[in-house]
Amino acid sequence: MKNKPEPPHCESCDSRPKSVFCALAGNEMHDISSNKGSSFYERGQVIFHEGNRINGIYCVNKGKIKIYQTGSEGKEQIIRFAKEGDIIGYRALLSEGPLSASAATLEESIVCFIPKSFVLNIIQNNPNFNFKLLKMLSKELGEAARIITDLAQKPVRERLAESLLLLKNTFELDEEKNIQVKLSREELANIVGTATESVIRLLSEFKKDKLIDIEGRNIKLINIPALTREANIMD
Amino acid sequence: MKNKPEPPHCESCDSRPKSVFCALAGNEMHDISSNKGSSFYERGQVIFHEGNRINGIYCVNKGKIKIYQTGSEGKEQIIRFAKEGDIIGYRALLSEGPLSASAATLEESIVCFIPKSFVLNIIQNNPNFNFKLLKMLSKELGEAARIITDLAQKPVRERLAESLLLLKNTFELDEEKNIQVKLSREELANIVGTATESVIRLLSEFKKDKLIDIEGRNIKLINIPALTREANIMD
DNA sequence: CGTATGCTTGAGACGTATCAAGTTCGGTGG
DNA sequence: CCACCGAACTTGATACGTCTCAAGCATACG
Repeated sequence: MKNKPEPPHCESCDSRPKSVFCALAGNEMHDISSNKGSSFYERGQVIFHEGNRINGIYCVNKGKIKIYQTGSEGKEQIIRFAKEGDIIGYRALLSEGPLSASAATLEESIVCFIPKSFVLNIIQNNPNFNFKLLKMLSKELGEAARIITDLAQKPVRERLAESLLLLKNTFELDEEKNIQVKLSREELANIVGTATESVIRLLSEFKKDKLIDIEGRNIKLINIPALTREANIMD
Repeated sequence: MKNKPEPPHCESCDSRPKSVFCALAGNEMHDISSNKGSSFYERGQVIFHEGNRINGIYCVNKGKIKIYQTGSEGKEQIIRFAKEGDIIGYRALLSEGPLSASAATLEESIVCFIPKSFVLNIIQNNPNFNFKLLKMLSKELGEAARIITDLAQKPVRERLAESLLLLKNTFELDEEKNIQVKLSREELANIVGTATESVIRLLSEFKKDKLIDIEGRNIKLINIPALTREANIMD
């Protein structure tokens, strides 16, 4: 974690319009912009660690991040992802407890840190921001519930298909239908909740069935309707 | 769902001090009290159903409730519980989408309904209430993350032990250490995320090992430290 | 060029689901 | 109050999915 000489300004941040901070007033934004910190991370670096306490929230200026918990046997479970414009670490700040998850970068990233007092100040004075936060938490809670049901009831094959579609929705596809994030087989397994070997076997089955194409960590979704069927998603 | 002749008043509601509504001002509370509805439910009745839209939130005056989703094969997955003082249905209200889960009573219950406009009004005008909501959602989100990791990584045996402890924390034990909620074996299975038969087999193992005692739907936790060990809970 | 790390494949073991058949329990009506 | 019926519960046998372990292979890196 090296501090960049020039932290990005919130005023000119490309991510801001997409984030909860779009609700900020000019002076509020300026306030944050001049009081935040900013750090550069390489791929695989840990931003914060489960169990620790933090005094603020992080805002992703650039890059892709995984949020994960460590299970009792030391195995990593990826809970969700964050990308440009997303904030992370707010759960611990709001509940005033220790961090319930860790965060690490999936690629080179720039992440800003906003001290607690500024966040709380905005929460108390800007109902609009406040409401945006509530909405965001609600949305995540709904997603978490769906994940719980899937983990409890779906076989690994369906969960893997569903995870690929989740990655597509989160990180988009490029012109050639490649998922715009590079994950190791182990990381994929840690989303799906299975063993690395199972991911490998099922990925090559999907490839054989012409649902996807694989080149190293590059995954191309060539038949999304069929993949959706494979995922057994309800409506 | 029959409407009771005398809806309980918020002012004298036993549950209020325990709920998010403890943050309400006198006039706000009176406002809600005179505009809410109230219904009586017998055991097993559905309060609201996944996919529907509701225009308000429910507040549990008395009773015990399960919140559950239906998986793609029609199997029920219990996500969480609600009891006296808890509110339910707020996720859908805040995210302005359809309900992501259903709610049904586990015993005779009285549930109040507060129309959307009143809730939103308080959210916008009472920062204290607002912050309480944020805290509540954050707490739930943390719990959901833990459940996700457990479902993905722990064997059924550990999950069942953990679920029993969760029920203890949610509904308390009576003087004889009985869990204060009566669930069918199938409902237990739908918390743990397993088959009914597996729950039955494991419960009798726990009984044989003197961790619990069972009499029908009554479960007595006689050795909580050992049960905690069985659950393989980290710290 | 060698070494470490991630990836792949196969064989086997294990946990859990499923199916089938009883048994008990709880409620209803005679 | 008892007999009956259906639902919930229990137990056993079996099948299947997935994990684990082990070994070989590809790839990246110093």
